[in-house]
Amino acid sequence: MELTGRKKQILKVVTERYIAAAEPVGSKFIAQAMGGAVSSATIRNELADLTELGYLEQPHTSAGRIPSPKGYRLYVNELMERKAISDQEAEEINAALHGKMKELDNMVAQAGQMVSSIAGYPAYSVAAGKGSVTVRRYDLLPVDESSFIAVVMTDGSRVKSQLLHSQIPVTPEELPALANLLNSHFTGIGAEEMGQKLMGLASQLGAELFMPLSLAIEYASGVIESSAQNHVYAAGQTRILAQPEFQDLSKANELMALLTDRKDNLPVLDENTPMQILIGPENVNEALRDASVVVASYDIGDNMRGLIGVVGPTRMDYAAVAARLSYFAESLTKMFGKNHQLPPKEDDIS
Amino acid sequence: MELTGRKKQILKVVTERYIAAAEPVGSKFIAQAMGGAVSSATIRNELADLTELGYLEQPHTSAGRIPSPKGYRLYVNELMERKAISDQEAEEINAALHGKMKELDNMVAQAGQMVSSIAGYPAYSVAAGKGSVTVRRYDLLPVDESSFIAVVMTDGSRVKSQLLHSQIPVTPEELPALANLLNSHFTGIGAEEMGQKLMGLASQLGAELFMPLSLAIEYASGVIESSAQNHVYAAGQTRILAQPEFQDLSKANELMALLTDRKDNLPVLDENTPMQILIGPENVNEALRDASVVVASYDIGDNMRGLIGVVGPTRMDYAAVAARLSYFAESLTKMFGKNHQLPPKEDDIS
DNA sequence: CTTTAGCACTCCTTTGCCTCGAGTGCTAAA
DNA sequence: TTTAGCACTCGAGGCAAAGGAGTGCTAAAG
Repeated sequence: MELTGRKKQILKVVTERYIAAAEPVGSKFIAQAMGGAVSSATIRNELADLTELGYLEQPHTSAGRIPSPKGYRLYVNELMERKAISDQEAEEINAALHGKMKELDNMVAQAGQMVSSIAGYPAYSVAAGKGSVTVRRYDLLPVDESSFIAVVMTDGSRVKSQLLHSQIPVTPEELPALANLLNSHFTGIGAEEMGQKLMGLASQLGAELFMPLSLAIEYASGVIESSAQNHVYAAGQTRILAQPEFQDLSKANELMALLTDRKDNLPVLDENTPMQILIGPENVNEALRDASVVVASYDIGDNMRGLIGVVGPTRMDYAAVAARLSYFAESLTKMFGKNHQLPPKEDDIS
Repeated sequence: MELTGRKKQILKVVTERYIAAAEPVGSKFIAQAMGGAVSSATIRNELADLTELGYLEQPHTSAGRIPSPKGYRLYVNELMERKAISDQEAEEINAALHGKMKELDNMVAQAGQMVSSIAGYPAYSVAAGKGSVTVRRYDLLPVDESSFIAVVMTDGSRVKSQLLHSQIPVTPEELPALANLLNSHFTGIGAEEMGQKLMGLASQLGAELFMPLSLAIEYASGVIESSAQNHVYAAGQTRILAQPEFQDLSKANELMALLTDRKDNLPVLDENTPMQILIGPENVNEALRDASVVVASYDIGDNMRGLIGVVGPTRMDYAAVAARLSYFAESLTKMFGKNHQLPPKEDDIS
């Protein structure tokens, strides 16, 4: 059953007022906010309907109304004005983005920090590979008779390297052969398969080759495993403590724990969805039942995408957060589209 | 003026009781805890003295006593029993340490997490170079006509690498020459000096060499700068919320902010000091005035040292935390002493 | 000189009670 | 369908009383 226009308008007023003031909204205020066209008594009738329909809630009998999750959902879907951000805000975001960003990990972490400060709520940030990661290329560089550097390039052109120490000496002459072996047999496959192939080679190779080979493969497995498990960065966690709904320590505690110790449980976004808003109980995670999350994705290129989420009370300013977050995500996509690793120095992100 | 033995004993009882129960300690309890040898009235006289001397405080007239920072200090310096940790605890710590640890950054972060769970308080962890970091060696690996991989090894045998894209094509033949140039002129120096030398070469080199060279140097500068700024990892921040002294949101907020957003301000340790305890106002940092920090260092080798700190209320269990933390730090030092990058698989850490 | 029993006193905490006010829901009339 | 009117509900805040833990002081005992 579709709500009447007036009911929707009332719901909108209630929601926006409650978002702004964090206090239950009474009929008198609503009547006034709607221009005094109808009396507060009329509003009360409408409020009773809206409450019965589940869009509003009453903290107690003699209090005003606050939106229920269902009410917020309707607000977000239909009532909220998808306001574009102001020029000034855009300017701020651009300025922040033009600050130097270095490695990918670093950028992802920094993006989270920026969003947190832009949105005024805690934020989290992940870079996720769209598929599984494999090694595309190996290089081995001689260091001394027992050490060499392994350089591993994975899908997405990310390069990792480490100094490895072999118990058995490795001559610089052997390294190219080893690298060949690695490049011909150990590219494009997963970590387990690597282990199996390595086992298969154990009998065919002498220890003086097998030892450094297994070191390199152990390292490579570690690299692809650690890039498979997406590191989640969180920032601005303490901002929730400023929200009146989290003055209650136990609630704040749960959320803080999620945002610091159990970051992996933060909601992710279906692929191909640019942005999603999860309101209160729509969240699967227990700790988020009294909170809302706005999460957006951006393209990093190289088959990777980034995810940025904002966590706040259900009474979050959805319109503002959604506008800023989506602008930010779009800016990031543009930035990565232009050049792979470095931010543009010019001013023409728009 | 040196305290009498009995006064010290009383201070010890008060401190330990307060640490355990988080409630002011009364004269009756103390008399009982001391075996009933003296009456509570006698204790009251002693308490009045200790209060006047500044070792104890009274939240209000009719409450028991709690230790002042000065009292804690005396307790930590003289009264606390430096108990060795139990075999079971040692076992737990060893078990945790034998879990797989991968890269250095990762290890440092993990160490912080372990300590937090061992101590039951938030913890932080840093790896600090003892001097400034410089590049020791460069390698350049061809990828395609406009891209190559730069591999940079710094003091401490840490290896970093990244794919670089040059606007101007670079032929694979040019790379060894470039690498030579880098290795002969751009090792062992700081980032600013690199910049200057690069400027000096600008006129002597053609653009087809200068372009990739400057890319590599920009990257190298970034590497040494980012290893100079020590990344601080924090874990278990939410544990402070369980402490009764931080039920007050505003205090908790300050500390949380320090432990999440301003981690760089956490106290560090003078070189050559194995462990330090900072009690309440002994902390320079405002946010730590009502908290205490126990911080210990360990040797990573390669001219690096690690730092691990535990943050808790002034009413922290100093004896337990200090014992566990120092055992942990010593274990780490031993672990790194044995082999540079990987934890021992054997069981003979002891 | 030190220790101790006794006791008045202080001050926090809890509890109950009261009032106040915001806001509702219902009724009856417009 | 809207509105004025009104009784009613319920939380917030203030206040006083009761309860209790613990002190500080005094005077006597060791």
